[in-house]
Amino acid sequence: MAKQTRLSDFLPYLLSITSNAVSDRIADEYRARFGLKIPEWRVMAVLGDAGAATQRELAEATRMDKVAVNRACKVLEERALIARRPNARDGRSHHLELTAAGGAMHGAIMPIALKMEARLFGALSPAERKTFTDLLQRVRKQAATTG
Amino acid sequence: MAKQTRLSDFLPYLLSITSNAVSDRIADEYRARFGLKIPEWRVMAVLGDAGAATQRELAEATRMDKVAVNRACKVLEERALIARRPNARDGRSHHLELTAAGGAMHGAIMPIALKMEARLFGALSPAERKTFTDLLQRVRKQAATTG
DNA sequence: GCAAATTGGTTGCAGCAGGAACCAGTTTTC
DNA sequence: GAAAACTGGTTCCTGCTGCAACCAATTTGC
Repeated sequence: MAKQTRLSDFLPYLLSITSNAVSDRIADEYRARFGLKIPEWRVMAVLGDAGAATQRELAEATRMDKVAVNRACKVLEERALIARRPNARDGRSHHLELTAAGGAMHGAIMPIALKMEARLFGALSPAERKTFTDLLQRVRKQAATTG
Repeated sequence: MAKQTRLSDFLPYLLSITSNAVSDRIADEYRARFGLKIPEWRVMAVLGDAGAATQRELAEATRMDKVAVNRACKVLEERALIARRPNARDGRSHHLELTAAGGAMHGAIMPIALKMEARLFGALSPAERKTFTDLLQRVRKQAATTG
């Protein structure tokens, strides 16, 4: 068998450029429609789905750096899309949650996010999408544990 | 059917964090072993596989910004891993190619790159890897054309 | 064959991400 | 219950990325 040496045949490379292409599309859309960056959107998605959370919990749920979470929250708070409430259990942190305006925006975003996902992965059948998800998860797990 | 609203169920999100996990691993490895960053490695991979090329061609082959290519080439040239030769056909650009040292490093890198790929995607059977590649290519194409 | 448009390459600049240091509040240890 | 270790959050700083402006060489249009 011929040795595989072309850059375009390398899976990590293909994975990277595909992910970038998809992310760029989505970032454009969120910015144009809501003025949100990806980190901000992620925070809103989690708060909209799971309710109040601390920054620590948000960092875990979004797999973002705590600095990125902090910055996203600051922006969202300034836009009055989320609000901080004191955390009775721990004076260092706050509970963050969507405001009414934030909830409304979340409601407007989700259908668009789903539609965009459907469009970007429209080349795949439902079964293929499931396969794709499964493969990605396994690769991610492997990359996370392979030290 | 239940509406899918959890961040972790979004394919673009899963794609992004998987790609980042893989890229981070690889970046660590290349830096530790060869002092190369990903853009530099990509340039070397292309030159090692396809021979001499201009920066313009490298940008196309690696799908990187021309600025990124320029910087990578500058670093590689300073390390004497690649060399510039005048382009008789076009006075603006040069032909870039691996030096002897660059070729030697390329020879050392490729087996490691393949081994790392095998390790990172070791959770997938050969057939699944083929499927994965196919799905990624289709998604990339869709993302590139969906305006 | 000259002006205008284009292209390869370079530099400058701004935005974003992540690490390290740091502060304040909390938990652990003795 | 005080000292030490730890943790959530914030700020600071550095490095990477990508766009925009720019220069020089080339191609196009007349």
